[in-house]
Amino acid sequence: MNRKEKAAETETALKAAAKRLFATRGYLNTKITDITAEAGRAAGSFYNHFASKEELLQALLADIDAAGDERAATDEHSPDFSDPAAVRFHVAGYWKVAREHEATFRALRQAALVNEDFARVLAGASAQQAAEIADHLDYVPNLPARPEVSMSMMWTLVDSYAQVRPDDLSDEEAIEALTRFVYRGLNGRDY
Amino acid sequence: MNRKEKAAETETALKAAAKRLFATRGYLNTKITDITAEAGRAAGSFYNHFASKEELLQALLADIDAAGDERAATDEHSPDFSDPAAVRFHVAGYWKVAREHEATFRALRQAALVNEDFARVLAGASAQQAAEIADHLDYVPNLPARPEVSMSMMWTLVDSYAQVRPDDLSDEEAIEALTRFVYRGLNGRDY
DNA sequence: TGTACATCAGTGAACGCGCGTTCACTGATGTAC
DNA sequence: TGTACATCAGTGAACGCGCGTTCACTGATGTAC
Repeated sequence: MNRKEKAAETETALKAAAKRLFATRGYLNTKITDITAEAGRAAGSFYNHFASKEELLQALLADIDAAGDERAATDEHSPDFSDPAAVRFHVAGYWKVAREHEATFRALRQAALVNEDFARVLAGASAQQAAEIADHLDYVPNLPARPEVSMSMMWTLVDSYAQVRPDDLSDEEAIEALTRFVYRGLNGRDY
Repeated sequence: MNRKEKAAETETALKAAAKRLFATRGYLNTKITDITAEAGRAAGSFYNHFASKEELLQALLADIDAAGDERAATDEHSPDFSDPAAVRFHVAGYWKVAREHEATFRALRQAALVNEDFARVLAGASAQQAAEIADHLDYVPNLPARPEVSMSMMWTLVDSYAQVRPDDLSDEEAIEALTRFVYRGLNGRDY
């Protein structure tokens, strides 16, 4: 194994260890020496790869972005939220991303509590999310409130429920329940 | 001013200062010396009243409980969630409590991230909340999902939205929007 | 292919900062007589 | 009512723990000739 490979392996090990610890005990409760111990490395090794715990988290976020860009090259989808399938498509997409990167998102939310920059990252991501599909509500004739408010209720619910995620609930059941609740909430009728 | 009065005044000042700081910079970002400084007292004074920041938070929670017990002696209300007024009653009640004690609840959620005990307090409170009105869904013939899941989606939405609380939104508008969204979500029809 | 030196990833003990917590002290209030 | 002592709330400098961060060192990999 040459040097670059070895360094890359350690960096990967540190990120993986951090993710595991962030998932179990949370970002704020995880010390840098916890991460290096979990990764089976010495404390000092951390700083060969990251200047701080914040920077490690940013690296994890960058990984998500990279994965997200691949996903973006996905199929067309209907923007018509009066169509249950369109609602389901978006709910399912959001749910899956949230689950897949659960540990990192949870870490980000915790970091945002004590760090201005991460708070901005988080706010920016939600805003973008909402903006991207703002027009999807144009198809719904009977919204429960102003479009912006309707949209924010929808995302608040899906996002928060993905965080809580009662563990006796399969992904399928959760997606179905959220889709139905949201569809009804937006449209004022069942499908 | 006698001794007891003076001590009580200092304790009140510390709690008020803590609430202000928890609201602006958050529980985790607030140091004990920040609290004493904000209250215009010396650092050591804190420990005449509270053994730790956690204990101060518990005192704030106890204050809420005391206020809540008064409120509990409130009017009868309908348990029928197929009636919009019943949904509105509960949404409004929850919203108002959440707003009134916003700083303390926010502090509690932050404390729960790093402290097992507070995590339990928080979990217990939600569970109780849900249990108290579990039967209200018996009146709804066409729930979007299993009753427990329907209930948790409802509370997740109201609770999270109270946390986010877009600031261009009046209490009235928020309560109305949530009531309508939740009513539709549960019942599958508008009112 | 072999030798000598350079570079780099990783190590872990030690350092030091920040902050919670203590404690000897002050001055005011309360109590005893 | 006055005096002498006790008690208590509050003070703030100092202490010390925990943890992030550094850095001299090691051994392995890379490079030059």
